Amino acid sequence: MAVTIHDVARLAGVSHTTVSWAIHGHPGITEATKARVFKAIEELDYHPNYLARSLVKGRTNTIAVVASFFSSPFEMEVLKGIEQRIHEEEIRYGINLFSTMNDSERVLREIVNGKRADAAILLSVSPSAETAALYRANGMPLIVIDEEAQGSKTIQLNNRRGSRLAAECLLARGRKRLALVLGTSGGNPGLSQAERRRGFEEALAEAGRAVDPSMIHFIEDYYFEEGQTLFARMAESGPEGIPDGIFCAAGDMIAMGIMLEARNRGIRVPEDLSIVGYDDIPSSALVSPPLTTVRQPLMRIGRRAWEETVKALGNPDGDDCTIIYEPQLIERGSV
Amino acid sequence: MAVTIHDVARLAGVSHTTVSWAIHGHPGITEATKARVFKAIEELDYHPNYLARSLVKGRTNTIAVVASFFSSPFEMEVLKGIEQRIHEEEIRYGINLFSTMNDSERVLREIVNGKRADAAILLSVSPSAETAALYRANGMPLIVIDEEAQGSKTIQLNNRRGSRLAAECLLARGRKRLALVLGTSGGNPGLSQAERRRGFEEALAEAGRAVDPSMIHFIEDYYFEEGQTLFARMAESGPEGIPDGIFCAAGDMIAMGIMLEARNRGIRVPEDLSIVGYDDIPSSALVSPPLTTVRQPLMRIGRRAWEETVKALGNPDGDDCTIIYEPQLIERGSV
DNA sequence: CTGAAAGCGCTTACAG
DNA sequence: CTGAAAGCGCTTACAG
Repeated sequence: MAVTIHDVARLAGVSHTTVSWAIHGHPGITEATKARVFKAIEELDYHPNYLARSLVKGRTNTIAVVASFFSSPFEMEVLKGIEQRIHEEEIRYGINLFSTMNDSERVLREIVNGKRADAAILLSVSPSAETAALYRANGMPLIVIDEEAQGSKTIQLNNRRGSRLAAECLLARGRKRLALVLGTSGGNPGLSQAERRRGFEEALAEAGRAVDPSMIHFIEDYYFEEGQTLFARMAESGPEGIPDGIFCAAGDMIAMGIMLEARNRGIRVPEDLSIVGYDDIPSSALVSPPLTTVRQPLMRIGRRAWEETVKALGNPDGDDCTIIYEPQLIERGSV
Repeated sequence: MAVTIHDVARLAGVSHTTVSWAIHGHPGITEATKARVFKAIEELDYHPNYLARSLVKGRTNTIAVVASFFSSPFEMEVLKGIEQRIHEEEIRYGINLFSTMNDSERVLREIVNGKRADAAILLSVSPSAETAALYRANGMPLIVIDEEAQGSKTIQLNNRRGSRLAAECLLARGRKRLALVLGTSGGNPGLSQAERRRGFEEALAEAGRAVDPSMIHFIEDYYFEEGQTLFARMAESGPEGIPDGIFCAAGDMIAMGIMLEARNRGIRVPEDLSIVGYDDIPSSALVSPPLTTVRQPLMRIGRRAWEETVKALGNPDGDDCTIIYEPQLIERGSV
């Protein structure tokens, strides 16, 4: 059905080897022959089969991007950065999305073992030490964003610092009953959320305050509605349970849900309740009141991830390194 | 380096054929042999090479998702729907992202010709008639969302209707100087934007009003900031140029940019200016004032796209059909 | 019940 | 300057 290299060879009156040489600019093919080959290629609209080519070259020109789920603005922004940067490249690379749900190890091994990509970029997904070693053994670069990974390149966002900034901001406003909202990914909290918790606790401790465990809440899906439900729960646990300051380390989307539900219940932001989010998604500046939040340079991180990938592709034995990006507190009206 | 079927065969003391049979549950392999094979597979941590398997089977278990650029909430929502639905499937399918920038034909042909996927879902990308025919000839299903495509399955969003709803809403508010903001994708407006324009013009015509050509504006990148810049331009073209009603068919993100810039310039929404957006992204309900907009069931469309893909994969000669989803006007405070 | 052989569509040393 | 041959790692009729 599809036209193969043999069809081209037949039409051009050469061997398929010559066709391959011509395509790859191998020196020592007459201009005349080349012309005949290209004419045949044109005529038949021939395109090399990507699978066959990849199989023999051991290279797919594809890069795997792995996340628990591609639903939050976090993944989308980083993805955008990767995509943007890839397009500046000469060689065309494809992006292969893998969502791990709650079985990241299986997916990660499937990618290396099945040779499904030339490299993998993980978003908030942490490979086990064995899996990282497996990638290394197979010469497949692994770039880990926002998680820990022994024996891989890592791009960290200083979550602890971001969280401290948020907590300090709430404390500076004289907030007493502080709540913390954390996200989970595929069941467990993950490094970034753990670090944010730590930063929060440290900031409180330095201010001579302890964290009330009943004021730490968890969400799962990063949906806006979860924030609403969560705040409803807080509010209904009696006046004692209602915080006057919330740091929503689970992100702006959830923070907005919380804010809407608070407004619906007649609780004024920021008079009665200060809210700080995380991520600074585009709409954070637009909600009412505009959301104070911690901004991370996600697009830049996506771009950087690609650059590190290219470096690693060119030099498989390159050193592992950790790149840390600093967050920034964006103060707006919600505190 | 990597372990192949031959390594397994050697260790299990059988031929590689038998290993393959065992893996695929071919009838007529002794339980004992099977056990030996699986033990060897386990021991070596063998995983079939995806490329080799795909090459010989002529099937990649991968689906291409094509868009001009994966940057707007539109693509993200649809993608989310596809991803969600795929995960309910028994067979594991991978998602391969292709951004076409402004050369969609080249990318589309590369996908079929290079056999890079089993099927393709296009988001607001329109294949030429020849390309659609090429897909058909290669037995590769093509599902086109929000664009026209002769000879392919099509999932349409009734853009004309949505636009009418928006225009009628503005007219009902007694707005006189109506502006229309349209998006473009890769240079040209695309079907959806054209349809929105048409719906807008029709609604105005029915109200005995003509559209002022100088009040039709275009944006390109769907970035928030473009909305700001655009409104600044409108405002600076003199009082005559400032509209009292804007239908931002280019989406909520741009509408929000417009709204922010209007606010910055002391123009009150909705008192001085009514704004209607398109898409109903999560934050639209949260901005101040909350944005009136046209909602499209994007996640559902993503899910449906996958369902149609599966159907087409099972029955390559299935009829082409057009599925139309109706939009819904969500009235909020911005009009 | 199991193995030898051909083939998927390509690339690339190796001869001539 | 060009072709015959081997091989990438699999699957699957076909024999035995």
